[in-house]
Amino acid sequence: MAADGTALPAKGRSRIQERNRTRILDAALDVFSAHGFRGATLDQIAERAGMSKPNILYYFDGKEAIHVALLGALMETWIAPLRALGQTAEPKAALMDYIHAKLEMSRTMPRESRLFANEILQGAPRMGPHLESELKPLFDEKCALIRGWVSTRRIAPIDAEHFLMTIWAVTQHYADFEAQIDTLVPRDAHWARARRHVDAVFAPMLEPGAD
Amino acid sequence: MAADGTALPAKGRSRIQERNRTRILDAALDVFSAHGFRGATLDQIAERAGMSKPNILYYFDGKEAIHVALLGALMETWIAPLRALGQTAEPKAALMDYIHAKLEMSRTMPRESRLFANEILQGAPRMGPHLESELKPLFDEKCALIRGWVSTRRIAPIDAEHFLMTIWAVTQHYADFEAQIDTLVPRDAHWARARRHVDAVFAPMLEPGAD
DNA sequence: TCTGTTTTTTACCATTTGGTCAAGGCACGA
DNA sequence: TCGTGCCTTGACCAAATGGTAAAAAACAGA
Repeated sequence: MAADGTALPAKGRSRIQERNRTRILDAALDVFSAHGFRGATLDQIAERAGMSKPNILYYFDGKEAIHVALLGALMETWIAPLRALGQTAEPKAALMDYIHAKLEMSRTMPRESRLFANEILQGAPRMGPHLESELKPLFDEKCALIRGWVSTRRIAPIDAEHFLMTIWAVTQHYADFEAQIDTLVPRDAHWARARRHVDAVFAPMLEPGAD
Repeated sequence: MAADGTALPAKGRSRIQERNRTRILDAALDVFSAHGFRGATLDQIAERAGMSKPNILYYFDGKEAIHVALLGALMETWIAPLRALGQTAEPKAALMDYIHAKLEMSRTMPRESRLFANEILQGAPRMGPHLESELKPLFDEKCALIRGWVSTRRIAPIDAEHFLMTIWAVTQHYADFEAQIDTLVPRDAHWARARRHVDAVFAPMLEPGAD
């Protein structure tokens, strides 16, 4: 067995293997994000993927392997905006770009957001290593970057760590708590309002005036 | 069977009944908040409560009834701060008090926060009615209150609905994503930092200067 | 077409889990 | 002391669920 959660050797995957693995992972994203790990069943995933359960177990070593593979595959996508933070624009614009990118991800990738939210909520039992090895260094690096901007007075004095977490909280909330939002606020122009709102929240925070 | 999720008549509960129901609900809060509804088992709840599984089913009609009873019992506690919003202080102080109360709840009641987060994340299958009948009217009322403050220039112009949701997002994030926070930021003085941070985030937003 | 390999399915299995039942304690008033 | 009614439990059950085995089917190369 290979190390990436597949029952097949990773080398030289055929067209059909690639296609079926993708279909399984997409179906699994549907089911895991909607019901959490324990709440999801292989039968649900199989049905969503249009395959039989044993066939799914032909491509993956088991339920847990699918979940781990999914988290691993999506981790990079998920943290890509943070990785890009500060690569191009000047500080204030860079942070606003990051915030917009995160909000856009909540809009276009709510399943991914909920997948990670479920995992973290329940203590990150299968993602602890990923967090430690991939997110932590990146997080520390960007916090240092932000602290640099603060110390050179390019942005207002903010707590870098908590500021980043606040960005996550606000933007991901739109995906993770969608069920609640749907019952509380009207759907029309929802995302345009959200966008204006986060601008109104974060942009003034960054102005180096109230130092 | 009674309507509140108990297998016993609600009238005239004995001392021991009250005590055991409380013990069961507390154990259930532990387990449901940590694993979600599907992830929790009656055996886990029974062990945590120090009772046998059939005994638990003597007090409640089933797993789902426990969950519903729990949500119902905690709903009022959970929305109490919102209910109190604007009852005493002037607008800006009232909102800051609310924010502080919510942050304090994340610190002292993380289990409750995660219980609700789990439920909402998975589409609020068992809480839809509660949301609609209890939270929605209160939410609308407080939004109107905030809009009034905005229109009379007592606070800065903000989107009332999204502002409240942002408060929830930021404060509850500290409880719901604790596992992630623990791996990313140092634990010492954590809550003091969080408190200073939310002050720095929200207080400037309310100053009616940038109109 | 023949042959070996990959893919898919049918039939099954073992465990977990929500829930039931009938019998056994246990407190308390008569 | 004896019932009587509330409380508790051991034994059990049926369904759901993760997973397996082996054979059938599809496919690729010669």
